[in-house]
Amino acid sequence: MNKIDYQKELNPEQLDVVLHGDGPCLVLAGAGSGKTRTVTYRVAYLLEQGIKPEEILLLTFTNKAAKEMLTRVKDLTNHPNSNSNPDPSPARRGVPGVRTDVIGGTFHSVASRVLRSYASLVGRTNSFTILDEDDSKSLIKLCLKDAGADSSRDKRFPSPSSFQNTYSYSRNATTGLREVLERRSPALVMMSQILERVAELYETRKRDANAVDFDDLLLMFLELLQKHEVVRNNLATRFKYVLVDEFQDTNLIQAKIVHLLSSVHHNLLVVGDDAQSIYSFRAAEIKNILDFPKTYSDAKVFRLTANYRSSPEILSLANHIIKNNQGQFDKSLQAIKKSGSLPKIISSASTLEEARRIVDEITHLKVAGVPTKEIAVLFRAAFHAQPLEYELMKRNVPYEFRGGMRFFERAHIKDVSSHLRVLANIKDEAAWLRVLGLYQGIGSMTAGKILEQLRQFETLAEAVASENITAGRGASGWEICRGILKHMLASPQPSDMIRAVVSQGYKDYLEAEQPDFRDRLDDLEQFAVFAETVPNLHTFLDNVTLAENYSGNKNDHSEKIVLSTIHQAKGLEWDAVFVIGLRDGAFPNPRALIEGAIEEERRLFYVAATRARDRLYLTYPLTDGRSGDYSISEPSMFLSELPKKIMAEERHGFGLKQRNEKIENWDEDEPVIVLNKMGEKIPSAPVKKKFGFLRDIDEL
DNA sequence: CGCGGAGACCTTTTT
DNA sequence: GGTCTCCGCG
Repeated sequence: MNKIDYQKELNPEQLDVVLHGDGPCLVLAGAGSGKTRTVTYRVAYLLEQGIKPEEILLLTFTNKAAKEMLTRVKDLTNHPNSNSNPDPSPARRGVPGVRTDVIGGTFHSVASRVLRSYASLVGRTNSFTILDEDDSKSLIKLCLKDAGADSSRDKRFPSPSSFQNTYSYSRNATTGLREVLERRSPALVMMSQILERVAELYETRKRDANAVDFDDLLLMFLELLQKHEVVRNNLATRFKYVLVDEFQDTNLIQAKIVHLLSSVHHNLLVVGDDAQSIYSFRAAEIKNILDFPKTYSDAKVFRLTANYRSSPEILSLANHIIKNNQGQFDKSLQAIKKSGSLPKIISSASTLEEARRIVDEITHLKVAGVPTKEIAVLFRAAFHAQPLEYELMKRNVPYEFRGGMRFFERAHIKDVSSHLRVLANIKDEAAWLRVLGLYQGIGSMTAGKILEQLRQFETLAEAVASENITAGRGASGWEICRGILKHMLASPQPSDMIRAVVSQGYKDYLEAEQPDFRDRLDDLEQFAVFAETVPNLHTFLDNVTLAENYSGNKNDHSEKIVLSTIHQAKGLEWDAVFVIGLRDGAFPNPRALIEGAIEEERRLFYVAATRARDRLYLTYPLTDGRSGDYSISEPSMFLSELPKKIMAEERHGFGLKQRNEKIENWDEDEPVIVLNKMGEKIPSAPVKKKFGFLRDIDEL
């Protein structure tokens, strides 16, 4: 007996997928077509058909998306076995025939859970550490130095982060490093040999530290499935249904993993939209979705083309945006909603005025009855939102920032979690360097010497018990460090370990060093509270590394507007959306232009525009105003290539804040003249003003 | 060899 | 604004 009335709750297109999504299936779904909803109902339907939750694998792009979907599934069904807890129960992990909680999450989180069980098969012990991007970079930096390719001494060599990007891309695209270097930067080809050496050193360094990076998680997961038939059969037999959301953003490794995981039952349902592919920098392979019918010759193809989210005006704009791309399926989305207002373009004199205009408009929206949490501001890069953040703070508008620095990436959180990491894995070089550097008298040299001596120990308990470690002038610092580690060893729970580090010394350190130590101590307490939900140290550390923005506080559903990068806004929607910084030189990103990825930048704009339900604002400043550069720039090419009549425009010059002028037919060739307070034309040559940062131009 | 101050330089997007 | 390097002092 079905509890859910599918006929009533779904439209015919969605219903078709939910009821007939057996075998290999491709769902081509446009923006706002109820993609997530369809997958959610499909999972609920399978459960109602008697499929057990542990027989379904749901792969999503973020852990949050999986969690949300599973919570919704739980609400929809009252299936006795339904379980929306994404955290694995360690006692049951890897035991065949016993249900575990591995049913949803990202590729990386699923990989980490599987690899903890089978680490020995890929040549690691199960106490391995997962390195985040920062850790990888710091290790790569050491390797670049070792190979004599130090970019700080010789500018011709790539920086650690640039090398990391390139290397990571080559691994995920399964292309040789040399080939990627050739494509990305011809200047580096001469050095490809030495850079290949850097890659080797990095691999060795990770192995010695018993550490794996994000790419290793995927590669080792794939290796496990390819080389170990028992594991492959075990997993593929167990997962009767595999569902993958945002399939357009998967790379070749992920596609192979999916293929092997579904190789027994062949029930693979993938959902995606080629117009929303925005992760090629991470080697996402659009061919995965385009060639799906070829790869799976018996594949059923479903299309969801109705748009339930946006007003016809917003949708029309979005369709116009994507029309400018050549390599795209021509598929205009059909609007279901009734007519609303035209998307509004707002130009401002400076980034600061742009910020002010946006906050003004947000205030209007609130008065007009739009709920605060239904307003979002989206941008290409996190730092574009800096002036806006400043303005929101100044005017006491509560906001939530997504993108940029994450909770677990904050320095004080990493300082403390590094202590837990050396406890979990004594070989963890990156964590040790961070930990040791915190103590008085220990710099990089002494830390290196201590690390050398630590290699003789297998466990932290032995190392801490030893009286023979010499630390030169850092001796007293090392003693303090030892004391803290001893305290931690006496605390079995991750949360107790965190509190031990804080109370035994880190608190004093923060108070001495940081003016905002109160906030940081609060963060650390939040961190400890978070740790209480996870019983096992490895699981805890995996969650810390693989979890995207953990927001820290519980009352997350409070009335806050959302500030987010466009990438992070994927899959979400709001009543009112501002897309800001649509300025030449900011969006499209200049680096993307160099790499010839203009179409992807345009898709990014498309994703941003299609987040809006009723109101869409596109804003740009005419000057940057940061770093003293007041030269006038053009609006984004993505704006000028659109027909003017599908948008309403508001323009603001210097000192003309109150001017609200709608321009019906804006002549593209006519240059926008920006005037200062005195009504004079602003010179286009940059005016150097060092103190100009965070100060409005018309206040100078 | 650690450390603090001064100044140069850089900032895409994410698991 | 943040991060990183350089340099002089103890």
